[in-house]
Amino acid sequence: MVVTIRDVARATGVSISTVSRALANPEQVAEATRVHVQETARTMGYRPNRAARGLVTGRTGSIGLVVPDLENPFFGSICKGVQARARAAGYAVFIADTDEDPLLEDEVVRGLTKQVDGVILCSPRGSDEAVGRVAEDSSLVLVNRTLAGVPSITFDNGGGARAVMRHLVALGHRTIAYAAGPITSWSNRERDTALRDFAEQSNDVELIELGSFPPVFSGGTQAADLALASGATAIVAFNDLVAAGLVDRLRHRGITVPTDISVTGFDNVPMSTLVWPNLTTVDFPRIQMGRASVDALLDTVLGRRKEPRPNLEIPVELVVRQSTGVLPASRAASA
Amino acid sequence: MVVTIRDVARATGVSISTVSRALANPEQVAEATRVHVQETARTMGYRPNRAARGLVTGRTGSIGLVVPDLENPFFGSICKGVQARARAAGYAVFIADTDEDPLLEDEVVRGLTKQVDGVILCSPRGSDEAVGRVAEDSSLVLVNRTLAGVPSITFDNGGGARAVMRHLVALGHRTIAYAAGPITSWSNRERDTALRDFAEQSNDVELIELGSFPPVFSGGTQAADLALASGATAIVAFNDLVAAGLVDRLRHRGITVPTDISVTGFDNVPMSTLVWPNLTTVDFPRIQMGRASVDALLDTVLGRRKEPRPNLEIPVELVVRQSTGVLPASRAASA
DNA sequence: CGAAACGCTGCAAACGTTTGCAGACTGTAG
DNA sequence: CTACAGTCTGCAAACGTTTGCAGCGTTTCG
Repeated sequence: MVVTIRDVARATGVSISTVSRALANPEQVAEATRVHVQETARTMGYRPNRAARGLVTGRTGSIGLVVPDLENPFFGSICKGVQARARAAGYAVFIADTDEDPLLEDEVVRGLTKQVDGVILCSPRGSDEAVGRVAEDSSLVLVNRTLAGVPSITFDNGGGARAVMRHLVALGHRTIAYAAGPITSWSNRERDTALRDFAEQSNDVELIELGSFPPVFSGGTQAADLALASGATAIVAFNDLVAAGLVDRLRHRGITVPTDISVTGFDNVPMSTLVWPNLTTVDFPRIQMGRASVDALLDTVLGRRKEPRPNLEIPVELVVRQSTGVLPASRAASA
Repeated sequence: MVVTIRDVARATGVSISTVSRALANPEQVAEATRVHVQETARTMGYRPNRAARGLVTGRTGSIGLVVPDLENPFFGSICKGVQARARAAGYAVFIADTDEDPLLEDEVVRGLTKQVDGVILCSPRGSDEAVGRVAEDSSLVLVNRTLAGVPSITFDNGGGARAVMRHLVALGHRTIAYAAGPITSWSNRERDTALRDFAEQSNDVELIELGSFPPVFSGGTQAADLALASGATAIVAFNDLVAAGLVDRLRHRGITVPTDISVTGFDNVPMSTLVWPNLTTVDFPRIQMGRASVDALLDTVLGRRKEPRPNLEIPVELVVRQSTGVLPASRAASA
């Protein structure tokens, strides 16, 4: 019922070796045989058994993708990019969701490594040691995180943070609060550092760091009151969800964005144009990152690249919308 | 470097058959041997080669999941549920994104069937014929769609639509518009039919059907003006994204939701609590659906169920938030 | 005490494919 | 006509695992 290479061989009257070659290495068989075999294979509906092929070649023809939370559209986009590029290269994609759990992550990755040619590990929550150990015995590409000796792809968080600061300063803001994300988040550290450095270097800008909030809507709700009390005229949120929470809470407090206070996010998730006012944010080209990570993985898997490939940083872009505005004269005076 | 069953056999001093059995069918080997083998295998870091196993058993230990758009959080949630349940059952998940393209869908599914034990086809865009052909020669479970003879899981769209109508009618609304989704969408047809039936059966309610809009934010923008012109006092949107677009456009036109007009969505995607006012919508338990679809697939794959399993309908729940309100007295009079 | 039954283990075949090697054939040159 | 190169094809081994079958030792029962 399921057609194997033998059936094709019998139907065409050649050996299975010839069939195999006609399909996988067409240039090794004579023109006539080749077309005959290919034709027959097609009409018979032959599909090579990947398990059998994998057994002898040692390649599985698939890659693994590990993300912390599939429900988060940020990772959904990356998946989309990965999936598209992988298919174009003839690879299938195994997916795994770690539920933001470092232990589960480790287990999942180890289970996956044996059945794939390489793994893309996205925003890993595990320790450097754990990630490093995995990298030792499997092809690994890190996304949204760096680790010495392991190829990785990151967004230019620092550049994004600086662009936000430049934008706010240009609008007249001098007292700016940062509603930070999880301290375990590599992205948060990158952004935080860049913001602080920027403030230090331009000596009339004050950055108020507001501690750490969960990177979700309610995190913004929490941060809003603190931000308000701090006297800042602009709030940089760790991401768009926090920014949305901020805006919502501020509205309840009777504060209007951007008239009274400006708010920015990070990521440019689709919802950032749904909240009112539409969020000024930093766009992270996530699909592109997904594609790039597959390319990087294939580089190492296929040995296309000799020298160890360090980190690739993907540029990001400030998207100015309605949640940021010029500093009201009254506040400027009082500052 | 990679440890095989042979290495474990040599290390423990038993044959490979015994190792295989000790790990896969523990009850077939003696207690002492079993613990010895299991212990050694663990310390050596042995992981069975799935390709080899698959070759002899005919099972791959993985399932395929095909969705129209990974970026859409609706499908992201389903993926999450599928992935979690599949892992719990010892299966890995191949994922494929069809970009909403029926042709790509067909190709992708066919390519997948050979390397998995079964496929979960989510919101398929292909024709009944195309889907039916695939179902013939592979284990298939349909999600969000029914097809004679193929096991499927759907949400109770009709029940959700009726709940929305009851809610609006209770608030005093008698002229209700439906901003329909894509005509190719099975869910849209289900909702539309239920809404229409409901209106017909309660003879003082008028349903105005507003044609078809893309199921995204801008679809709502388009629908808003038509809805306004129709004189409806409440608008049922095909989904939350359309509802969000509606609310946004209405605000620009100076109409307040829900004071002047009520709006509802479907799906209860995470953003529905981000837009202001928070959307009244119908919650679809997507993670649960993901899990249920794996169960259904495993039923057929493992032959756990004899009689053909028809459709399983998952109940949904109306979530009342701030986008619906009582019909203003002025409008009631004018109606 | 002998035979049967049982529990445990090992042998070896099989799964479907790729690939190194060698053989068969054709054509060309000496 | 022989030798040789070159092109194409087939043979057979190998990949790592599962599993039917048989063998072995021990126990149980008559």
